[in-house]
Amino acid sequence: MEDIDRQIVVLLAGDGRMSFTDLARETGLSVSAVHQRVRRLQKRGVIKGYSAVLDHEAVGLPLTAFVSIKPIDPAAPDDAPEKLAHLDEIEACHSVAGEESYILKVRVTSPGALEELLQQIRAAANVSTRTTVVLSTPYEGRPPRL
Amino acid sequence: MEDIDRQIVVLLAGDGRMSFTDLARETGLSVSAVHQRVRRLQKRGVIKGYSAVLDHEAVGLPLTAFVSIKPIDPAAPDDAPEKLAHLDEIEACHSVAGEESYILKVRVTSPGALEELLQQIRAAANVSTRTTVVLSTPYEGRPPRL
DNA sequence: GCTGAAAGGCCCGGGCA
DNA sequence: TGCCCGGGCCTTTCAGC
Repeated sequence: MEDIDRQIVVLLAGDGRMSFTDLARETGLSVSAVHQRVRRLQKRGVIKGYSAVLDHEAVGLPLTAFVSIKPIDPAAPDDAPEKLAHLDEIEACHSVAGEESYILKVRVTSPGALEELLQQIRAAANVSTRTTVVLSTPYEGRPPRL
Repeated sequence: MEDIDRQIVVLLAGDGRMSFTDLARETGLSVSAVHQRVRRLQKRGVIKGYSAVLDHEAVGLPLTAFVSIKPIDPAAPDDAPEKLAHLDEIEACHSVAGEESYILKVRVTSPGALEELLQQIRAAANVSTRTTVVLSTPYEGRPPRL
């Protein structure tokens, strides 16, 4: 991937609804050339999709937390991601190096809902949990530099 | 915010480029009614923006890590987010409860780049760091349920 | 707040350099 | 590849209810 593709990717990471016309102006290419490149980037999977960026407080999910999980039985097969996928409060699941096996990012309506969610996580995946509550988020989802 | 707004928000969180025509079909409203609602949701800040979802491996940032930071001098004013904002490798910064003060999510090209970034973080914000490397990401950025 | 229509702009093919 | 062009769809606005 070379320079103009990088530029397109960064622009769309910053504004996912930027029009092809604006993209063309920014890159110095014609509209159809940009169009072609974006299609290729999507087809190759470099751009996996588009998403609205939400204000989680405004949509009623003001409490964010990171939940690190560790299997109770280290010998059991590790399919925690599948077993937890049905819980919509889990926004992301990362397999990590270190003492714990996964870090989950969760969003809930209230401390009570967090408590309930943690119980569901422990029961569904047979894990212990360690939770870090987010107090505020100075920034999030910044576009990369490339 | 009521039911149809919620529905629109979830749909756009799942596909940020969904057309107003499709949105209208899904919600059962007319195109202009949907358009009006989306504009209002944006104006109110419920929808903060739109973003392309990238394959970070494909764009050349295959290494993700969580970096927890703690001030060296607990008495010093805590302006770590501002002092770190210039580092583009930092995708997100969360202030958290617990032993550490912030959790950063970073994306870099290589272990070497991570090492260098950690030095920059420690130097820029006068903090100690604890790093958890991400091995794989089963899922990320899932839309909420609402 | 919703509807419907109308104008303008944008998307997105095909064809050619 | 990148550019030009044309048809069709989408966006956006504006009365009218």
